[in-house]
Amino acid sequence: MARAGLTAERLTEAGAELADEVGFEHVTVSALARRFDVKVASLYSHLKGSHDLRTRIALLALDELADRVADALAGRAGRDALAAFAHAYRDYAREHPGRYTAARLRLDPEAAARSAGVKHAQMTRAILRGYDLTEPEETHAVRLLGSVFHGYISLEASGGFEHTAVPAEESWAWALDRLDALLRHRPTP
Amino acid sequence: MARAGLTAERLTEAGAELADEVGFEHVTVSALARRFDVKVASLYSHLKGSHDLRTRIALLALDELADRVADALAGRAGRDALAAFAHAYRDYAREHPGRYTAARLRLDPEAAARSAGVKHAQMTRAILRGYDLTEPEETHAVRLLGSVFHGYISLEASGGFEHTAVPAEESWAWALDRLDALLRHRPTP
DNA sequence: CCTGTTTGCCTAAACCCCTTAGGTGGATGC
DNA sequence: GCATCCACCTAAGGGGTTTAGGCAAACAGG
Repeated sequence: MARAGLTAERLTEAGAELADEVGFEHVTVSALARRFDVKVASLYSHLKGSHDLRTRIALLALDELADRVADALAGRAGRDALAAFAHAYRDYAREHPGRYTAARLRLDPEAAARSAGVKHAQMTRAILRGYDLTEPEETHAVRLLGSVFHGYISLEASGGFEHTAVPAEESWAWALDRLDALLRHRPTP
Repeated sequence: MARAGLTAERLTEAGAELADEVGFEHVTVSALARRFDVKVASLYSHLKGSHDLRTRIALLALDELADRVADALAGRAGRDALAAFAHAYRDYAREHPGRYTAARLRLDPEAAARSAGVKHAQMTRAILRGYDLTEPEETHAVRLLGSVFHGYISLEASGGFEHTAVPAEESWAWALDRLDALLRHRPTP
């Protein structure tokens, strides 16, 4: 009986690929076992179960996304940084829809603690440093940027922009432009 | 053998309640049958299956949400209309998290056609009439508003705002204020 | 009233996914 | 070369989904 050489890491990676192919919600311990030509029970020596698998995929996706964003941000500031951040996010979501969905999984506190979530928040704040905001405005802005990016990607992915002729690309560029302006100018009283 | 008086409508309504209680992803034909004290197979005379059930709940949620927004919008314009729209959306999501998730389900084209989705888009455009934008800017703005609202609600629901002391309420008000300003002022060249 | 039809709910059965308990044999270490 | 370990296996129980076919309550026409 040849050994398949399973490890938690290989299973997680394969699970992430599976997610991109069939959708995160269809990632299943059984499907993963089939992919390795192994019996389902065999995976339980490496994973605690399906919840564990999903969590691991989410952590992988958060890490990958954080790396990409960090690369994109290197050496940029202000509007350039904003655009680089936004594009890194959107590109990742388009290339890896399953992983992106996984990254949005609600994690239990321990998983959240060892996730790259904190790094994401820090990077968003780093962008805003170019716009000199003071608290609590900086937090408001972090939340607004997160909402726009996630909301746009999510609506685009669920087909919400398909019934209008205007290319999604153009609306994205327009939104970034207006967000930059919004952050640059002090509120008008 | 007493009859339970099942209909597709009652099942859909009960499914929506179930979604709010246990989360849309845990709505199951079996759980619904238990709720009516009836065998699972009995539901198949009223529903085509679990996919059909989920779709019906999504359509119900879209209808309810459209009604609420229409009420909120009545007699308002400009910034008032924007705020009313935003609050109607967010309140619905907080009162009915399961239904709100259902409303975001990707519908097949036929279901989408008979959904209230079109009405939602029309109402968003109605708000923007107070800001006199021309195409394609109006479409860009529709998409931006949709992204912010959906993104904010979604991040808030998944706990993304819980690790900072600033109340989510305040950031929401701030975002609406800045969006209003963004829409009122012509882009600076 | 009562008989024939409709229809609402049931049993039975097949199939897929998740999870745990306990076994076996190939790889590894002394 | 023997003991140990661990990677993968079989077995079994518990859900959820879906279809096929049956029975009896509700209903309609004569």
